[in-house]
Amino acid sequence: MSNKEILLFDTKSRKLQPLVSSNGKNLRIYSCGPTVYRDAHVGNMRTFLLGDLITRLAKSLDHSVEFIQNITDVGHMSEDFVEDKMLAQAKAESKDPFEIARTYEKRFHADLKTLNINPADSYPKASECIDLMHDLIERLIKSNNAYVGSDECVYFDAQSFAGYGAISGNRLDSLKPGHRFEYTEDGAKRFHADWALWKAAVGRSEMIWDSPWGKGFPGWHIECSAMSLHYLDKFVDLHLGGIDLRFPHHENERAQSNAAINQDAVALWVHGEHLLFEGRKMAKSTGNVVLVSDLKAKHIDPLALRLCFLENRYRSQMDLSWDSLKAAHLLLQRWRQKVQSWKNDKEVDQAAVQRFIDEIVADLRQDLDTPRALQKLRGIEKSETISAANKYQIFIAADKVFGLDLDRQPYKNELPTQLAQLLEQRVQARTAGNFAESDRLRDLLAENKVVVRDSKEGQSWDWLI
RNA sequence: GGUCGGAUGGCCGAGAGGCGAGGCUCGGGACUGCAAAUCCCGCUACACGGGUUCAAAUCCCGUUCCGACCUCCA
Repeated sequence: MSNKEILLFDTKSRKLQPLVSSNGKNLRIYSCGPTVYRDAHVGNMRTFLLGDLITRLAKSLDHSVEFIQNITDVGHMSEDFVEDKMLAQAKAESKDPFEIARTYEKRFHADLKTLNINPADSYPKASECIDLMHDLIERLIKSNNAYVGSDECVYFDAQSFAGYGAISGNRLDSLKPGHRFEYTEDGAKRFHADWALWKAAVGRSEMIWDSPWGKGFPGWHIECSAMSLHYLDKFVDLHLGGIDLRFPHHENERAQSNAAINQDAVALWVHGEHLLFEGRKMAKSTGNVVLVSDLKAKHIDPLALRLCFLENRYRSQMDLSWDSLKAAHLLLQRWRQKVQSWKNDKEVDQAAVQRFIDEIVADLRQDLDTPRALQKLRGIEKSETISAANKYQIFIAADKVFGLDLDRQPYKNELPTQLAQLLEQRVQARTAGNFAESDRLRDLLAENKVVVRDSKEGQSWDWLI
């Protein structure tokens, strides 16, 4: 294995596979993006971090990368479009559905930025790619992979695609109709596992478009096929997404794309595992949804979340908790302090530094083994034989991929004026030797989540988390 | 029912056949007006039953328990 090769676990072959550029120029990467009908929660962020880590690593190894992530701003998430999520949210907020989409899209980008997740090269929107989807559907009808049903919807003929099920391990003959949701067989589909490529508008009046098959809106899976084939020029070296998209979304996307170009459209399928919060899957119905903004409100550095993610392998389920976030926050603060203290030392041994960096990068190239790489960093931090200057160089180099802003002063939310005044009063009380008063103020500040420390240099404070 | 993962000290969590990762909490000490922070010391675990091996948390077989997914979903 060359020292620029990145190995990733491919869901379809169930093996580690090298990430290679099929056109010899750049790595073409596609990631399923958010549906912008609500704020993305930290579980979504874990999946989006996966794309960031891979692209940062690839770029640090001098690969050229083209990274596309879609924005789903068209409501087609449900078979039953009465419950469509985009339209339901628009109704709930009494707004135009596209206004909802733009609002949450903006917040999605803001959250990425907060977590140092570098932006993709482009974010095509489903609503702006309707023509691409039409072209693709027409092509699939011509090749006999799709048909117009008696209800004017266009369906993909699942049985027409021989390799169906290769990603998820599902087989068409074992897929039972109506497994989970009430499903009424109305006879419009020829086979229960066929899925809609284009849905007729019927009673819907918003978010619909003209099409060769009448007014309607795209099916759930077609946008990713259309966009990835178009924007990445008919081949994807790496396709990313959350584990739950493995089936049916990626299975169906694969059938559509491969049928359309009559060959494999994706080399590697890589899936990020789910994030649990305090033992349970993060979901609105469970009531344990955590947003990036919730971290800031608790005075936790949002990058502590990033560090928590890095401490776990991307394809293991991980259980996040306020305790683990707090621990990561404190580690981050400690590292930033140490990095600042190492900065002034100038005794760099470039060869030694490079050896450590190579070891860390080797861990990352091995299916993004971030926990192992972080363990190396902890070892380097504690080492008594590595000079401060070398430690500084190693941490800064590692941070290019980790993205933890290690060369920065510790994170701190701003202090409200009222609390700043209490701090000032405490300094005066202490100067006057009035320890009863200074202790009272310390308790008062603690009630307001501010912890006070005294040292030879004087009083300092931090948010209690 | 099917598929895929897990089970490691008070808690979280990494483990690549052979030196008990690391973090958090807790206890002791130094420091401090008292604290906090920091530093030092302490707390010796791998679900169960077999097997392979000189040597098993790690490999093999079986058992129990837990989780996720199985046509909304990152």
